[in-house]
Amino acid sequence: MSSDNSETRIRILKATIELLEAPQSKGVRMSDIAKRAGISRQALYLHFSTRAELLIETTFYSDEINKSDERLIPSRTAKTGVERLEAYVEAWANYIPEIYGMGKALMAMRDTDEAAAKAWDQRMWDMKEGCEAAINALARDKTLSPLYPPAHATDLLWAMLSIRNWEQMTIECGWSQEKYVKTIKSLTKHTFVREGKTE
Amino acid sequence: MSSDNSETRIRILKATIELLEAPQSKGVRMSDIAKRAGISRQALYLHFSTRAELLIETTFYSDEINKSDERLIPSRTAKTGVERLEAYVEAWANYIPEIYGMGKALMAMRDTDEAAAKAWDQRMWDMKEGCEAAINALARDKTLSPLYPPAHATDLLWAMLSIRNWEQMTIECGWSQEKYVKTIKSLTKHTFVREGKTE
DNA sequence: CCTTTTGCTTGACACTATGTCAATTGACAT
DNA sequence: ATGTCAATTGACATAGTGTCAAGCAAAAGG
Repeated sequence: MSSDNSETRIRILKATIELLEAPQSKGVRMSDIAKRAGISRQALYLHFSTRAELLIETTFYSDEINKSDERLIPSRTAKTGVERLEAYVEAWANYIPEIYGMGKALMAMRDTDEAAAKAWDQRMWDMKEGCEAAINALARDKTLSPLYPPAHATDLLWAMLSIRNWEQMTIECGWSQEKYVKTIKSLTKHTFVREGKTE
Repeated sequence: MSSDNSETRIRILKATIELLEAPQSKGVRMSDIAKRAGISRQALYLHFSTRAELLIETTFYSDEINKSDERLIPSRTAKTGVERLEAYVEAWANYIPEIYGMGKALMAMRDTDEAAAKAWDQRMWDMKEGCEAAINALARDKTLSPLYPPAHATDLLWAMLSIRNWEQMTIECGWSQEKYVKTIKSLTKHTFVREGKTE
């Protein structure tokens, strides 16, 4: 399965990432990936049984390369709830650009491929747990805004941090990544941290 | 063009809306639409040259039925900036469920169909003008939060009101439409209206 | 009443992309 | 030499969009 680390398999995964990360990446086809990996289209199926599986495995491989778990350490070790929220938002915000291409490809398959949809949902669900932990840390410190109960705040934070919002602000509105990070940090702080407790 | 109001054309448009609005609507095909309209698949092409064109025309037809312009009157006639923002957010929030199906179908074609993407972008751009007007009304009244310059606030409001956020909160998080409206109204007010000027 | 036009039907086909299969090749190991 | 493994090639199935030509039936118009 995903423990098969043959030469070619890695080459395919790398080729997939490169194509998905290309800015103009519209509908990456199996034949495109094969060409880039330097093998025949059919040979892809010797390693991945469907396009969806290939994309899913690619997300795992990308996590491995990016050491994505390490990014969350500052958030988990934060002392106060406010620090935790800030660290989490920053870590996630800077992670998005690296998984955006794959996310888009997987989301585009939602309608046609159940497995792809599930795989992506799973990741987003994991991310939501991070949101929940940050909100709970605020609640524990009694610094959570009284406007929203924790579960509600979690949903809202999750939505604010969605990849699609990142896409809209950076790609459609032309914001720089810095501007995005700065704004989303400010917005989440002002929305979820009780007034007067911001610092 | 869109002024051809033949019997069959209308039947096709209605069939398309019905299929797109169905909750389980996964990838509506030309043959599905034809069947529902009671004509042959090929006959669709006598009225609409491509699937993208059909979907685009369907959005126009849907606007006509929903009298979507009228929805914005309360927002345009609001006296204060705060009222205008509130009226606009409410009008748009309640409009989303009616165009969600078509939006999803058009967005799914982004990668493969340039025309579909453009048509949808145009609508979203129009909607952004409403955001801009609301923010400008706040700025004029000096009730805009000093945290964001107007252009910046416009982008942010636009993102907050995006259909994808609505989708995430209602469909994925299970919020009721009421809860969504209430929350988004509260969020936008607290974000964009200068503190102390909320009422 | 006959002819033309209009709107639709039917069947066939091109194209693109995914996925499958069988036969084959070339390298490397025993 | 023989077998095994990874990949190749060409052919084919399937799904969906879009095109084309031939035909048909009913309305329109002389």
